[in-house]
Amino acid sequence: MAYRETEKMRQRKAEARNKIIESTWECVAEGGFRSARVTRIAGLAGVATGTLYRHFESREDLFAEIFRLATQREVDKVAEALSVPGSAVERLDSALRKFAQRALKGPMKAWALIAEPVDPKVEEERLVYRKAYASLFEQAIRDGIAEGCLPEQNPRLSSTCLVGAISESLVGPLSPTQTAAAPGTDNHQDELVNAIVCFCIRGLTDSRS
Amino acid sequence: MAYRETEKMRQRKAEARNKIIESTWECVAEGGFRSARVTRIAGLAGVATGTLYRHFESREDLFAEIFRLATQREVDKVAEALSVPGSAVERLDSALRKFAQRALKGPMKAWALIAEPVDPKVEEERLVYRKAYASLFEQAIRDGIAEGCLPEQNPRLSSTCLVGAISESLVGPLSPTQTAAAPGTDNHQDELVNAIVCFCIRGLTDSRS
DNA sequence: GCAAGTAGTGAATCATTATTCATTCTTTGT
DNA sequence: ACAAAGAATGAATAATGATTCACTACTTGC
Repeated sequence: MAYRETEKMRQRKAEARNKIIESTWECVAEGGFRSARVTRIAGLAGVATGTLYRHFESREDLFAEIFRLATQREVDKVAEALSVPGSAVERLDSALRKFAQRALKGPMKAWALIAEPVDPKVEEERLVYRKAYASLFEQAIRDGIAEGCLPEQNPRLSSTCLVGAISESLVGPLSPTQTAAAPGTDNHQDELVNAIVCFCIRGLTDSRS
Repeated sequence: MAYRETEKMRQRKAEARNKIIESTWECVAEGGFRSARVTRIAGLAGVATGTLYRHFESREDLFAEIFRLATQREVDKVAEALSVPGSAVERLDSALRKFAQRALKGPMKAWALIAEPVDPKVEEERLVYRKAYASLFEQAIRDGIAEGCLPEQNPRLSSTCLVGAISESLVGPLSPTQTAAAPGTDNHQDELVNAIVCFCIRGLTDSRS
């Protein structure tokens, strides 16, 4: 007997894997998924194209993984914003704000996650991601109804509407052409975020009904 | 001198063009843009693949054209719903309802128009289409503010939120896998439409502020 | 029916990249 | 140092479908 996988090797492989993930993310942040070429990714990671396939089943799988990771970060941030003390409405307000602000800070990444046309496997991940957001919001809405600070409503539907409203409002500002043309001032962005959050909160809270 | 294009020929060509448009739409209604093959489209239209290229610059251009046409119909319907007499809120309510109902009646078509990942040229058309909706809603919101039945707000942003909320709520129910699994009863759909419209109208009308 | 021009054809081509795999290079335990 | 096993390589391949284009079949006006 001879070669047996050792800790050192395991680490080295993990490192390579991370490098690949990193360079993929770099490519995506540059021009989205569609324009990220495996050759470029491998090149950036300092490995041969073939090596990439020792770590990931396929380009699509690699992308799905990247998507999952990036997404997890975002969802965690929103979850965090929702888990501070305060009324449900306050918590929702801060979570929506967080979502929008983060998106505007990394427009290309946000566009890739929210709106870029992607391959089926990645699209699947996107649905998961949107559901994750919706679930978070949904729970907060339920809390709000229980607390009495939100009127009776279908929490699932309302949360989906939140995700849609905020995503759509950001697509314009995020889309690559738009971004290139008009970077947008901080002030402008704050205003945008305010208006979006305003609409969303109103959508949930109407004091009639 | 000899051959000169005549009315008869012009008509015949127009007919062929229409046939191509029709069969493209048929393919799209079946499985979206991505899976629509030019060979199949040509076959259905009863022409050779090459002929298709005498009528359209490229597959993408053909798709963009189809998209534009389909979109125009939808936008017109919503415009119609907005142009009846009544308060702005009533008119918006009926327009949102129309939008949702039409989408649920032709799920695959709606999915292709609203959410399917598409090529750049088509995506461009999609932005135009969304803007068209947003503009319609925007005007109605302005009217509402003037009438006093809606509070002060950023009409452009609010209208974008409307489009987003309604699109997103429909994506789940529309996506091909979902549709195949659960056709959804008429009753269920009515409920869905109600909840969406409810959220949207609340988003616009909150009686505080 | 003929000449001049246009429309239609569809098999062959092309372009694009992801993926493979025969080969070379490393690691490991003895 | 050696044999056994795995890891890395990257040029060659493969697959996919849109697009082309040399050719045939029409139309037209005389």
